[in-house]
Amino acid sequence: MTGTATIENKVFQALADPSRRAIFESLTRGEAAVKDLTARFSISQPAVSQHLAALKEAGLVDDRREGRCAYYRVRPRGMRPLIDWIAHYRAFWVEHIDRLEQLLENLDG
Amino acid sequence: MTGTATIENKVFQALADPSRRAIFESLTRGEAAVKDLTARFSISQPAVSQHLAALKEAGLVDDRREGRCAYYRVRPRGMRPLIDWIAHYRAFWVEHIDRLEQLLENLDG
DNA sequence: CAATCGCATAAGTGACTGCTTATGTTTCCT
DNA sequence: AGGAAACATAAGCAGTCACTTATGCGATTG
Repeated sequence: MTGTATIENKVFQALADPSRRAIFESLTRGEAAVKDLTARFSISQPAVSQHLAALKEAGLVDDRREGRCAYYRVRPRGMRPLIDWIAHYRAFWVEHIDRLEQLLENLDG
Repeated sequence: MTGTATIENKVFQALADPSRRAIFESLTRGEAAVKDLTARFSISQPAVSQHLAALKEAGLVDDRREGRCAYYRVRPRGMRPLIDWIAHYRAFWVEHIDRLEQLLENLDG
């Protein structure tokens, strides 16, 4: 029951690792090259690349090649599966679901 | 960099497993005993108990003993670390952060 | 009291994960 | 062209994870 590969599952699985969340958080402060991220964290460059690959496959991140540098940036739409999952359990915050839905409607960008 | 045991980390890690999310989703439809959950899913009773223990340690679930039955229910406040984490990256939805914060304020229950 | 039920914990196992050190490829610099 | 820089991929390894079966304990039933 563990091998399901939905996009939702990939998002949750990608964000489950603290290093990956730290990298993602770092990217929210602006686009960055792999080299920069490698310098910020105390893990090897291949480890960073692997984390970025996982984030990308989850749709949370996009990359852009420029010369010999690979720049990664957050992909806001990639958060939708996570937010949709939260919003799905409206039974627990029904009074506020209208505001939440407005938020979700305008989140695309 | 993997051993951090923050509550945020536990929440993400707890929700990373599809079986655990399925159990959690099942609990959103109402309180249930371990026996009921074991009947709904095709995994053993110990597996269900272990998943519930993980959800409980993450604060996502509460339990209640009544006789020889253990009833589990969703703990809405447990979602806060997840929602707070999302809200933390306001740079990507700054225009709507006010509504989001109102939502978070009233979420406790 | 004896047997069963409901649940948690223990112990073991196969699969997966996150990390490392190579290694290869493309791009830039001199 | 030669060498270094930036990145991705490969291969290997230790730790973790989710699951199983086995067992123990308290509560219920007969």
